[in-house]
Amino acid sequence: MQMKLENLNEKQLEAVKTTEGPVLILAGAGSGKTRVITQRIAYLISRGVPAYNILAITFTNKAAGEMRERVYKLLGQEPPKRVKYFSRSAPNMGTFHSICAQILRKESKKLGYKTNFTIYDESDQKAAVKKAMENLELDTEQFLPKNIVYAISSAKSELMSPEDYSRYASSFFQEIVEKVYSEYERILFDQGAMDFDDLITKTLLLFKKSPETLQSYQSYFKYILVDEYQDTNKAQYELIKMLAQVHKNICAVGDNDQSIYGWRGADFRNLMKFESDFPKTKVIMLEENYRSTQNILEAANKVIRNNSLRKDKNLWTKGEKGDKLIYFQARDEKDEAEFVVRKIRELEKLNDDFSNFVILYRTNAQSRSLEETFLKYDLPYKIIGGVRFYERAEIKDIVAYLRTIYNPMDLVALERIINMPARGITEKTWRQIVPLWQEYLNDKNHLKKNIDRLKTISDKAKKSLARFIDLLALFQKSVEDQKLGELIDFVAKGSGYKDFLLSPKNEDKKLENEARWENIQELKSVAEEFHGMPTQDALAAFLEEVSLISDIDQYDNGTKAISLMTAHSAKGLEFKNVFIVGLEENLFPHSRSLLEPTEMEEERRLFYVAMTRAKKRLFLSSTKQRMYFGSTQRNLTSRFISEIPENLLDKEVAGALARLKQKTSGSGLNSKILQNQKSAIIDLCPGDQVIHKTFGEGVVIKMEGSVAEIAFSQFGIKKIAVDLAPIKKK
DNA sequence: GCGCTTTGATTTTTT
DNA sequence: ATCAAAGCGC
Repeated sequence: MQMKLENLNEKQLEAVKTTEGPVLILAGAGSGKTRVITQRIAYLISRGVPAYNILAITFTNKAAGEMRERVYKLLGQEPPKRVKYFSRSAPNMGTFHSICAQILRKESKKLGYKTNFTIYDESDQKAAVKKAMENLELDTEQFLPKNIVYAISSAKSELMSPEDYSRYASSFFQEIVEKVYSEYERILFDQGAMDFDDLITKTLLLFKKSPETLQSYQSYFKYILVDEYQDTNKAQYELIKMLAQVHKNICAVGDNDQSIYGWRGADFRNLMKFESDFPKTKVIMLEENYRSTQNILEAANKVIRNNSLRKDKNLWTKGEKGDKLIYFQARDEKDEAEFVVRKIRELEKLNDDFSNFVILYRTNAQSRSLEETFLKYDLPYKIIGGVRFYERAEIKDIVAYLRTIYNPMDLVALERIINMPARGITEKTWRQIVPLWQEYLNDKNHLKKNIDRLKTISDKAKKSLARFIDLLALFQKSVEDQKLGELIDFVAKGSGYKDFLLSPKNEDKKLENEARWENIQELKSVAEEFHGMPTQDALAAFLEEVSLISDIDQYDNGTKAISLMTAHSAKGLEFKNVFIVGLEENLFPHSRSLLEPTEMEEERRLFYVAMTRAKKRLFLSSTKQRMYFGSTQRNLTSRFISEIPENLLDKEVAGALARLKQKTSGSGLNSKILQNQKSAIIDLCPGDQVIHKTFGEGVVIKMEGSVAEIAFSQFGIKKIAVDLAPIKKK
């Protein structure tokens, strides 16, 4: 097989060609990392390594898909179609979770799982935790299931079993977690379910329990590559160490400045530890940046240098200096959105079509004002993330039906659908049949008889239950002779869900329900992509994809629209023009990070990631006040702005002049134009930072006529007559 | 027992 | 401001 190694600098070429032994590639932002990884894989194949001996782990499924396409393009071949499990013809590419799910799909019997296991997402986990707490008679109000889910997940990613946890637990809350954790584990096992963390930890457990299994995968995955290594957690790290132990052909690629998933257990020190874990590691630094202009790069370098927990490196580019970064301070989030629109229109007129723009924000909630403004000016946009498709109630309902068909022990799914649409099975009834449900696997008729004998259930409910059991059996039977898409139709109709949505009794909800039905059709069309395999396999693969997919995976850069997404979602992407909005203290950096230096550094890395997405132009903005939770919040400008050298930044302050005109023409309510001693015009708004001769620094909270309420850092809140007081704007 | 209204929480980021 | 879970009347 032939391939050409194209456009590689010396370091990159070395990274591609060093195929044997441990390699650590420290790849700065925009250093051509993807090019290196794909060429490396293609190079291996071209040198005769069978594709299936290669395991490449990426951060998203989307990245894996793209990688696959690029590798085959380099090899001059068509990428293989959707492949079932580990195929002989293609390199294995996927996220940790999807790779592990595939291993477990084949091997879970060795761990004692009775049935096809189901993957629990966060809301399923919450339901299971709630159930565990009820079993233990713990108050779900005092200890929120959400927090316990988080604690359990952290424990799992640190490879702490319930027993380990009991040794570690010291606080009252942790003692509660300890109890819930073991009960939760029992519930999940009984229900044939695994949560996200289990996918990794159970694979590890499998390898520990069964050395032959480990051995077979070790010899299968002869060449291992892990992208975004700085975002691996302890469990993932152990897994990799185990798999690579024999051949030691392990290539880790990462950048500790881009570690932004510490909150979910990622530990960028794994990157630093690599060299000691794998002796004789070849370290290759990629520091030449091919993405951004000098100005953008320099600004980003200066910002990230404020972090103490890092290994210094020097990203550089041969590229042009480029425009200065632009910073705009807006009045509020509407004004901020208008600024974004204004800039996009200017640039769009020149040459850049809409796909060259991305707006990055810290929290999904910030997308709303942007969305409204884009609608107002009729600009095409797409929001990545936010309310996810697979989290919509109707989708979860239909998926819950499929899950129950696939694994009838999945009680979280069963509970969701047993009375949806309403069929007269109440909470009380449900509680009583749960202990009997196990019999479903052995003998459905026995289950029915036992239910029939229960005295505490009404005849109506009994009949309803019997009908439901028959319905489920009918669905299961149809897996044998229907395609997955047809099955979804059959389920929607047979369960009464379709009628429930489309029956005309809900006249005012008609449109909403029709949209829901459309979503189900959309789900069906996704399912149809799996028609190449037997329905039982298709069902498994489909459910797996549904539970592991993220929204960025669906991001399609083909359509010409402005992208809106969180800074987290933007990792790995690049755009000609990048806007980072909401650069305010409490928002970006987020309020929850203010007290913890390590978290503050993670915020800074996140900002660094956001900045380095930009190829040509970078726009930064903040607001003086914004609506948050229905009330007005006033924040200081983000510290990150002040970390950018002045000479790289063009400041566009929200037109004091424009406001001056507005306010003097009679409409000024919250603002006062005045003259201070130096007879400079100051225009004070809530959010402005001021300096008072006596009280020092402060922030304007409220304006009433010429009286300002100012919060001083040293002296608390004072009311000040602004036209008399010795005060000036900072 | 069902479906609607009210309440209460909720928002950092996601596999 | 918005959305999901709990309460209340039919």
